[in-house]
Amino acid sequence: MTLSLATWNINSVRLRMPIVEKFLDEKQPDVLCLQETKCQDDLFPAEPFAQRGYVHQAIHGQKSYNGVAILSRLPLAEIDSRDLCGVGHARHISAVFEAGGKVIRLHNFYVPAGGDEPDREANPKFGHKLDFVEEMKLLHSEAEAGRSSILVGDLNIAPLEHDVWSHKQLLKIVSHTPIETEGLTEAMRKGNWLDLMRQHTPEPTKLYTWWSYRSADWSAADKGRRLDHVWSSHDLGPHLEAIEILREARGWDKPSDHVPVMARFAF
DNA sequence: ATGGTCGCGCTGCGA
Repeated sequence: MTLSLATWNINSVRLRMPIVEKFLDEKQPDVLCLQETKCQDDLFPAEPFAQRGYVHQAIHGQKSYNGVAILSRLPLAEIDSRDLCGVGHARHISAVFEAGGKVIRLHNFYVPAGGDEPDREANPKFGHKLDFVEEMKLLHSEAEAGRSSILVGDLNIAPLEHDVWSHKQLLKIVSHTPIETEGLTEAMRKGNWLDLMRQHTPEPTKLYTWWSYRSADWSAADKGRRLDHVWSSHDLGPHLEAIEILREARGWDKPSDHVPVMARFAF
């Protein structure tokens, strides 16, 4: 049996429904995790997902900003959202499902972008980002006995040299500063998480999941960053069959600035 | 080259 799972920062789920439907019809993931849904739960477009078989829905939204959701063809249990940093932002949701004889805890995160200035004194949004990552260090992939874990989402940090178009030019740019990349690496190490995208495609191959809107020709310039991630507990590593970054989605009509990342497991 | 483009929801804020 197989499991396919996708993560996508959608930058407004309501505006993006035409391309979300196109993606689901073409790729048919079992589970889809969305970030930046930017809508309250009572305005979430639940029906088009349900019509495609995604009848199990865990949504945690807020007006205008943030918002995360898990849309699933597999039953979801123990749905839970955490308020990291205690500021009331909708940036996390988790649920438990079964696949391949395993019970899997799935975490879906939207880490704060952190503003422009990489200085926590001058820029409180950067401090919030660092504090958020600090809390993520407490999340262990083996936190629940007998259960596997998957952590996905827009983590807004490109941790490795080849996760950005120019390591040197981005060292002082928020998303690739040493304090952020070391923080994310430490969260991965402390929680004993596997970076499945890099297990499948090691460095020095460049991997990007985001290209700025502020670029005339995003594809030719190709100044991307790997901000979206798929992590798992170590027991799932041998079951990973493929990772696919759907680069073409950046060129679809009215695109998000992020593209879907898919992971396929075989059991 | 230090700009540029989005989305929300109606004014600037966040990305």
